[in-house]
Amino acid sequence: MTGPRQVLLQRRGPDAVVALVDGAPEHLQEADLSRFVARLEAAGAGPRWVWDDTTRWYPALLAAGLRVRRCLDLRLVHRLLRRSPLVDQGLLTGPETAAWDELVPRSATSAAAGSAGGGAEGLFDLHVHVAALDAAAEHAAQQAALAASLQRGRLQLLVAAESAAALVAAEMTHAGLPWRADVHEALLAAELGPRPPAGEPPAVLAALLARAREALGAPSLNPDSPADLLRALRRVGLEPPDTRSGTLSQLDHPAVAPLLEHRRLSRLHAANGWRWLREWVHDGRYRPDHLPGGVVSGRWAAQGGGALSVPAVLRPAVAADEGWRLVVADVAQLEPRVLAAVSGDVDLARAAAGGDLYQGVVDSGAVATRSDAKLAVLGAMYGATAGSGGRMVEHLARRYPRAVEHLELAAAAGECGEVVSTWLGRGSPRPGGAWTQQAPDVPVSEADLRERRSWGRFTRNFVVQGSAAEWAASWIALLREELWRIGGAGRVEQRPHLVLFLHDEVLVHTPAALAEEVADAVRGAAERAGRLLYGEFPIAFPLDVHVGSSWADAADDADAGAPA
DNA sequence: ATGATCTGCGCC
DNA sequence: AAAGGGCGCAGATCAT
Repeated sequence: MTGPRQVLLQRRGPDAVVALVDGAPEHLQEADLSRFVARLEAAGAGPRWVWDDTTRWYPALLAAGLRVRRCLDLRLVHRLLRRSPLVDQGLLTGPETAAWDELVPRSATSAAAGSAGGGAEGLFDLHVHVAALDAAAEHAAQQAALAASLQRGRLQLLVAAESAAALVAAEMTHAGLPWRADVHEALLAAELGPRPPAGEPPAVLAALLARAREALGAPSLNPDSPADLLRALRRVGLEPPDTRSGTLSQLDHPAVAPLLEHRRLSRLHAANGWRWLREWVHDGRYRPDHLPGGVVSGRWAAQGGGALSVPAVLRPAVAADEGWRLVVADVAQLEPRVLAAVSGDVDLARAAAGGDLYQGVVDSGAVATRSDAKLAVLGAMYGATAGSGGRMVEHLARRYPRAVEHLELAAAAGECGEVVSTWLGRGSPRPGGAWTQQAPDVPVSEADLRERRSWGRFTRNFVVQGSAAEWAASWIALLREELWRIGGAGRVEQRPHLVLFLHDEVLVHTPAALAEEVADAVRGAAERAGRLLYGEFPIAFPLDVHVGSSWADAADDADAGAPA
């Protein structure tokens, strides 16, 4: 019993939907949509749902208890293809191209946090606008552009991974990240003292501020104002170039300690304090918007409460439900491994084979210590040119010429204003600076030269960061399939499901009995992702996998910060 | 008042 | 002696 292979959904006004079922139109009411989707999803492998934008279709289906197996997200694919150097842009452009360029995802959080009565976003939302976009025509143009590409295999992988990522993102917002408000409050109390009355600073902050003011003889000092703080420091004979923590910590003065502690705790209070908890955590879940492809490199972005920078000190509050576990997995040294693969550097791949790439670089004789290896590899990927990082890069280049040359070429292309591409064909944006317009014989100003170099560092990093992002997207796409297979029955949130994705790390919330199976699935998906993208190239993606009750149980600072 | 930009810092 | 890539967010400051 097999169903249709592909169903394209198109809105036609406020309540009407047209479904092209393998090309044959069926007319539906919006209210009948979930039944329609459920019926076709149950037939065989389920169709590929083709729609303008996952954020405009999938949340309602999830709310109705459904889950779809695969989709094609025309908005995300449009953005990919529009920028890819592997695509003939002429095949892609049409009368609605600009409208597709401007289509933005629908936000769950800004709608929810908006004013009473639905908020401006709801009224402003472009149902009309989106209904006017011709999804079938866009789909046809995209398929034609893909078919004509000399690298269509890679682009099709990228399109599939990006669309699957859109499903994962919607499911993560739907299920929410499990968050224990009581644990969070206890952590806040331990750091900041009891919750202060509204509008007042926590007692610990007030005391630290008083100590800093006293030590500087500046009774009205506002430590949040860099200018004010610099003035106060100058009055006691200190001349730091800026007021960053690292700079202040070099100073020898009794005000420094309370200032730094105040800075750390006031940030915790402002970014993730009681107000954050009240705004973002409801019924034990934190539900930010996840935005696949939200960063030009293809990394995800997130909106609402700073989901991608949950401070380490609060991670104990991210805790599994009773009878459930969190499976936390991160890839060891993802970006240098991806660099080895995309540059075809078998020596760097060999250095990675032992599990610790940095140690492998040391064992190859390129550098003396693990921390030198880290400096060298990160320096090469970020574009360090001077100091210890730059010197280490020279050592790296002698031992791993292919990997380093790959980066140098990306940087050189960027400095010339050219587009670079990830492994699967995501293109970098074009630079906008004045330097791109200059005739070759015009002398280059110092400022323009700095800008060129800066753009070169961006394109250098783009090929690694972006290729790593598409590996990671493939990883979670494959993992999503595995988790569904493991789960047995029930809705997405009743089975093992992804709750957070952080560039090279995933959190899966799972019934305790399935946790070990989930851990295996996470490893298996990483292995399959490596083969899917890099074939037989001998690079592995080893994971640190922890099963625990909270995110903090997985804490592993083996690689945190610069080793001494 | 409102919005853009800067500084600083959390995360990768 | 550090330095370098990507984000989001808060608060201060500047511009309108």
